[in-house]
Amino acid sequence: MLNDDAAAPPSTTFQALQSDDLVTRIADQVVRAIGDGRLRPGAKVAEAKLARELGTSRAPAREALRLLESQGLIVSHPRRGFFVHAYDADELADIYDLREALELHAAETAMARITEADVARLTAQVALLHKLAEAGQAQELVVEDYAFHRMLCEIGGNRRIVKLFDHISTELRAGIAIVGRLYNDPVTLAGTHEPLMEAIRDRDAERLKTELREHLEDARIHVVRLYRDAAEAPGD
Amino acid sequence: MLNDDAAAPPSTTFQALQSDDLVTRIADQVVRAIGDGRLRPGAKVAEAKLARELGTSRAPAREALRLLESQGLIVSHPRRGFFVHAYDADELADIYDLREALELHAAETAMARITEADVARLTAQVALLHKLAEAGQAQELVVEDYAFHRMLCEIGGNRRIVKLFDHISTELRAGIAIVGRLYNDPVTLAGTHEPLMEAIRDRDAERLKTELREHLEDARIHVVRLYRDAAEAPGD
DNA sequence: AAATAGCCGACTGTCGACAGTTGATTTGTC
DNA sequence: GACAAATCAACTGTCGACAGTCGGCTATTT
Repeated sequence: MLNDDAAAPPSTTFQALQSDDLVTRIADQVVRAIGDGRLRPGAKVAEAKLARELGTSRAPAREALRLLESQGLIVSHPRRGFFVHAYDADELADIYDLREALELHAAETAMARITEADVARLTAQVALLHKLAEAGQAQELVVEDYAFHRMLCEIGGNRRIVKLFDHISTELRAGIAIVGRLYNDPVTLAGTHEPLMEAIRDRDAERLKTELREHLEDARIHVVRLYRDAAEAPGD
Repeated sequence: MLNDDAAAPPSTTFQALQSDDLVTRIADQVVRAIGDGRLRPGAKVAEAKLARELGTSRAPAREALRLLESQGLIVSHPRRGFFVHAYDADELADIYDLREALELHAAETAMARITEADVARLTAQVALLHKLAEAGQAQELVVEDYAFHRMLCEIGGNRRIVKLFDHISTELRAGIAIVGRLYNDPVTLAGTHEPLMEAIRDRDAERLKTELREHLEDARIHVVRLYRDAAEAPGD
């Protein structure tokens, strides 16, 4: 029963790449367009036009937009259509504040459950951050930075919080993508994780929370300022 | 059964509710069906069947189900369809844990911003809780209980947290609806809000957090236990 | 009778079509 | 020339249809 003919599901080692899910592919396209600035905040995304350009029918296009709406990247007005969510500085600040609440809680729980293996994984991740920072890979650095914080949430053990963290990351990343390059100094960013690791190695929940608070506060201020600047810059 | 009759948009003064949004109405129907047990956890909700029974086409039915999916009440498996999310005790515990993180954070912020008017509103709300408890209106009591906690989040001032609180409430309420009557003793439940109010009147963030933690912990344990019991009871 | 292979109904993913809206453009009036 | 009414193209909400897929049922085999 293993040898099928033509339509054989490849037991390959290859990359499956294109999920065969149309909706996901369309959503990815939109996300990318938002990320690289082809779709600016507030821009209309007409499902009809989107479908036409991608060569699909409106049904999956609409569904993809609804998916992105549930993720916060798109907003819709009934009978009016879909638009790229235009985050303002206040909203980003709110999101960071939420993230702080989540992460501090997860971190506290994590300190009571963390294993040696976990510490090793986190340490390795921070090493990766340094490597990327020195290589000047800002984009990847941001991704792996989120991955580090996600690990911390995972160790906390609350799956719902991890899911929410992913959700928030998506939004923040989208918001940040609009601004462009995030950190002028990647090396500094990577470095800010060291105090966190020290507290983690000591299983010191209070210290970790304090450091984390500061770490996130910095990030928040930085992003919000970048956002405000970006909002003022373009003439339009 | 959903479409009353021909086109006539009733200029009537009656039966408000029915937003003219088809998707919302369908979603409400499903939520109600879940709430009153017609749709049990894990049950399949076929979009085709749903549409047929409600006299609509599949498009809005599908969209309604996706909406509920984004709210967590429904889960979908590709090419397989939609199912009522069957929360297990662990998941409910996770959600409560998340709620605790949110609410404690919001409460702390709130204590630094709260006004006299806010205190008055909260006080009035607790009075309402007592009234409902004594009247034996368990259903309404639960609703207004959430409203109280929501107010607290609102005072905290982070809109994103309020939104998330709403999201979570929906899920918890759905989970609880499955279990049926929640509290054997409504009067006790109402009473548990007094210590919170005392701390709030004193603007004592630390005390409020401590009380809140206990308050939520109680609720969590209670719900999880009810859920476990419910899971064992039915022979199926 | 149990297990397997094939069949069938029902459902999902996707499509194109139609009617009612919306925002923008054009026309008409002062 | 400026403002209001009529017009128009494009889009959204909804619909029914078709093809491929899934799970359950029947029939066949051992």
